[in-house]
Amino acid sequence: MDTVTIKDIARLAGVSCATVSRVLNGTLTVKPENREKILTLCRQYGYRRNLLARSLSAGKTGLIGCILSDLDNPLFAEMSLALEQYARLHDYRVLLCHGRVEDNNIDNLFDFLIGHRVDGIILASSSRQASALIHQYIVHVPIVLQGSLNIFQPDPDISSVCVDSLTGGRISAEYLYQLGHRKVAYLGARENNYSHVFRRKGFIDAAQQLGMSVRDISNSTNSSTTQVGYHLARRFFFDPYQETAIFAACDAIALGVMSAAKELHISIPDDISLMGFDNISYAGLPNIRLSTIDHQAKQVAEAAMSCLLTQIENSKASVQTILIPPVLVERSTCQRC
Amino acid sequence: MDTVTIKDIARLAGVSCATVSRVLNGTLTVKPENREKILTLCRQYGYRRNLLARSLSAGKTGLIGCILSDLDNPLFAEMSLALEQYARLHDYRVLLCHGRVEDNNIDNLFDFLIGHRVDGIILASSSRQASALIHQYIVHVPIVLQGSLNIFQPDPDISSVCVDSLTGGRISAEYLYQLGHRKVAYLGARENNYSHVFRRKGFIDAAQQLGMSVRDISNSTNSSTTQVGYHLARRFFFDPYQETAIFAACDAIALGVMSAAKELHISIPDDISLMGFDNISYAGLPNIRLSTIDHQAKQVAEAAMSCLLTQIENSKASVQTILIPPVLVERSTCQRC
DNA sequence: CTGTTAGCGCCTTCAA
DNA sequence: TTGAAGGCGCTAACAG
Repeated sequence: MDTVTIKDIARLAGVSCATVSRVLNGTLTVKPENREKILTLCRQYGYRRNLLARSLSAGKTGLIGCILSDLDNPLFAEMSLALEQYARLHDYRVLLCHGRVEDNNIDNLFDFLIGHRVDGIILASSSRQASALIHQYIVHVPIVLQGSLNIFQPDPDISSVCVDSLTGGRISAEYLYQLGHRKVAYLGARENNYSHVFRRKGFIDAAQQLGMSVRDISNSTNSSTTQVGYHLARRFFFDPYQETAIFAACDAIALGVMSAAKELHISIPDDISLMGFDNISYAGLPNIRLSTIDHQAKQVAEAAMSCLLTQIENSKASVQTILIPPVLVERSTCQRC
Repeated sequence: MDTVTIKDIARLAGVSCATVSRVLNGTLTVKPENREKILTLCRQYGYRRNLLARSLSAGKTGLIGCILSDLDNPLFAEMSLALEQYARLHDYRVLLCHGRVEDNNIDNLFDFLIGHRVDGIILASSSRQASALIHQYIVHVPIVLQGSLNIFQPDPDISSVCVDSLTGGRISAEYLYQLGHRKVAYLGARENNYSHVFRRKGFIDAAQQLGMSVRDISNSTNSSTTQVGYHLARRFFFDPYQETAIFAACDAIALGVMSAAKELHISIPDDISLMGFDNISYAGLPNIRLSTIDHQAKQVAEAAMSCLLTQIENSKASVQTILIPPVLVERSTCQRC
């Protein structure tokens, strides 16, 4: 492919590269006549700056690497959109990457991003391993965690932004209590996932305070898919149970619960109520109408990006831990009992 | 942030940059002793190659730009995953970008990608404007369209990969015919979208051949969301209708139809049957169970990427037009009538 | 097996 | 207002 460089344009215009560079960068000290000539030439020859060379020389790329674990989860799709839009507003571009902290090739991804000299990285994860990973790379590039750290043992070196899981759990407990539920189950927490763990803690603490009993059914796999929810729920429904409501660790899990219930002719909410967490777009679909807790994905993403950008632009900006309050979404899967 | 370069390593190891470069690139002609020393030093100092410099010097980046219009559509999420995995298998990395052909800042995106010297671009779109856009940029970088061109007036310069919409439409018509439907509606085609238009054509041609009547309800907005489907369906249901089945231009539209039907107490499939197109993950959800035509997203994505990579590696590779056969997915929204 | 040199395309002093 | 020169970090060709 033809590749016209700044040198070509300079030659064509009868000036030096420096002058071309000046008009490209909007430096005003160029004779208008030359400026026009150069601009025309650029258009005419389809010249476009080599951003690699530019970044190399400038020492910055204007690129933010965003690592998301599951683009097929609508929650992450929503987040990626918000991250991108916010970044563009501030003249950064986003490099969207699939990748989960537990992958054994996650190092490749960081190497790629750092190798490309991204100006910063957003890591969307609530895995327990996230903080170790961040420590490993934060000496090379600013990183903000979009997800939960261990809030009871805060890490003084890592900035993070997350929905407030503790509060979310409490809201859910209070809502179910108020509907008359006294025996409930928390289904699907992965021990490795701080968000799950804190949602559960918030839920259980509040429940016990209100005098509700909570049965804890955790998820020993390493993913939170509808499939997993389905299997956990089947096992739950298989034995006799007295719980009148289930709080699922996330909406995907809740969808699996619905699936299992339907198969076993258990009606939701007539036979048992169900709450999710996240408010993914699936949840609002006709015939689903899952009651849930909104993750505030857009706000979380914007806060995370904003936090990262200040770190980039002011390297001694202080470490922050931001919690965004979640919001109850009442739909049709919870009933008075 | 500390940035250790090849020069630092060279100095530390007491060799020249060339030697360091050699071990980094696996050139074997380096004294094992030096190789070890260098490798250790690299690890020790957390050295990582500057990929900008490398690409600049090499004249290639190993990057593929992928432009998708809707990452929140599960279909595109699926495609993006497949694109990425296939590319990685062949030692390329993917730059995932949101962007639709109709956006007035789509040029920015191409400029960004070309400026970063991606080795190729996949444009996922079926818009009528796509081919003009591609013509504008294909002089700078190989581009493959993942989506439909005007198949009746093939463009000799553009390679494209797409699910076979004509066949998909026909399959749908035959399926509905075989279930006894004789009056059907095609709902939601956007005139600007070749996929929609050809799905419709395949559907209508086959239907007429079978002696079915088809009512065409097109979508005059510029997006195919559940919202839009909802509104189109409300209008459809508002007046008396004799159709016993609806074929929606895509699953998202179909979901909107379900939503409207539910609201109006019209039962699907008891009162009217419904078919979608795409088989997005929503479609298989419990309580949705939409009958549809599978888009073969993974195959399409892999074929598109494969086609692009051959163009990149062999600049005189011939232009290709690949059609992937779609597959009927029977679920619960179509009934014998 | 290794060092020197030149160059990838751009930007930024420094002089003029 | 402009040009020359040097450098960003890496690779490749050519000597040795």
